[in-house]
Amino acid sequence: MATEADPRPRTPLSRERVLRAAVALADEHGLRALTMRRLAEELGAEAMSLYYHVAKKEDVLDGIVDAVAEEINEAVAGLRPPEGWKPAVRQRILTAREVFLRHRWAPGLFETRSSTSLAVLRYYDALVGLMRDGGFSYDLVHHSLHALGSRALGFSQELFDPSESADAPPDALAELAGQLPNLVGMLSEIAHDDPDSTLGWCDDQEEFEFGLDIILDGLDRLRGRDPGSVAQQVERS
Amino acid sequence: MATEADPRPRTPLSRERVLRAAVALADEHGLRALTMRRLAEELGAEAMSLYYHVAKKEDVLDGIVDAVAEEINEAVAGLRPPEGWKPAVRQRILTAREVFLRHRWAPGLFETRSSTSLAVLRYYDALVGLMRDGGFSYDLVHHSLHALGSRALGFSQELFDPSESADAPPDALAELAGQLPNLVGMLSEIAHDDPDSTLGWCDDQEEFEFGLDIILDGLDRLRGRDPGSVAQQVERS
DNA sequence: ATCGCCAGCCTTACCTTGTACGATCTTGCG
DNA sequence: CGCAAGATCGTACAAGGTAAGGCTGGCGAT
Repeated sequence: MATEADPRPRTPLSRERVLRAAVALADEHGLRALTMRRLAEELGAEAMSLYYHVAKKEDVLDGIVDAVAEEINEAVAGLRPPEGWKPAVRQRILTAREVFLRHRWAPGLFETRSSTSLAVLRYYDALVGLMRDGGFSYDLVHHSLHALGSRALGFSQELFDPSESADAPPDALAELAGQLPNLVGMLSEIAHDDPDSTLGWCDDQEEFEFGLDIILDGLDRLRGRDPGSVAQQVERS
Repeated sequence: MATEADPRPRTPLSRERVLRAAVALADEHGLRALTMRRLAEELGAEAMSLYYHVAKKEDVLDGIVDAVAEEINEAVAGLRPPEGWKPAVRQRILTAREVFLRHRWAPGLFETRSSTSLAVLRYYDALVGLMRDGGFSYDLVHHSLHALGSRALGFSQELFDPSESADAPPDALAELAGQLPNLVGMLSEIAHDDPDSTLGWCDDQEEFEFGLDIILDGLDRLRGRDPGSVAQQVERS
């Protein structure tokens, strides 16, 4: 009886399996769909069974954040870092970014976590090491991490997504032009070259790299200065 | 009977009043506490009464985002902009930031909104105008907005808050040193000067300005030397 | 073999929160 | 005064997190 053809292979649950299923569920149907009941269903179990392996839902969320961070660390581990701190950091960050592109829900979730996962800390640790080797003082590295913000991990939250106005009624757009002359001017001029990206006219990847490079270049200029007066040097540039 | 001393003055509800109460509630008890029932209670009404003035809870959230943006616009309207695009933009952003410091819940909420409020667009419009006057092409302004990200509005989401490890058991910290040599090295060296800020050793304001200035400086360097540029000889700082 | 134990899973049930639906109250106006 | 529109409320349901405790099958000790 134990060896009959069972549609449910009855693989035992485990924290690992739960978290893996949670990531898959979020990937496929969004964070919204990640409920304890749905997750259990996906695993062929009942909701309360999950609580033997995770403490609460927050624990699941912490867990999948950690899982993504681990995925980043794996991706980053296989890199052959180029010469120079800047290309090395850049490569690392863009590699991390690829992982976030596979898990669109992750940026938003990362930002809500209060305690940083160990895997994330390991990622940062390596980044600090890279910059240290590049001649940064600890102080400047510290400032740099703040300056990069979420970009250090490979994403930047976009607050400003004007793609909506693209498909607005044309007369309403004309009405807006009165209130938002500069914005409408900008948008209409930019709108010339949008051959691709049906979602919006902004190439996210390009914009990300643009912002990243500005920061990296700025940091490069500050590198190797005396740590006490870093802030002042920026301001008087 | 209508003129008796009523503990409930029975001020009629209105969208305005609901949103104002919602902001106050979030300010005082956090976004968590902002439930329809609690909000109604705060207004001396029942939950379902709110639905005559707002469509749904999402509408309330959109509304308070808009209210905060309006508050920013008011704060910014009273500014006397200094000479030069950079000081002007800097002042504007730091003024907006003060509003966010009064509404700690706002950054997280702004990031979850899909459609941008009109008030936010007005804020951006003025910012675009400022940069345009400073000699930026529309194209560069566009890139700049992406590069600034949430910093354009006055906040930056901090993913990396190591303040937790400060009050960790000392032996656990020593154990971490093995796994995170660079990070621990950085933290221990930085920890020398933290006279204030009991919450963490990072001066948020200082770090924000540091990152902001790096970006502004970087943009300044790009200003006036891009392909399709039209008129950029306006003024040189 | 039998018995007890307990890890792993499930059933039930409770509480919170958003909100649909319709009743009720209020108010300006004819 | 009466009434229709406007405003508020009461009831109820669904979704979701999770507390408390029950069932079970396999394993070690007797």
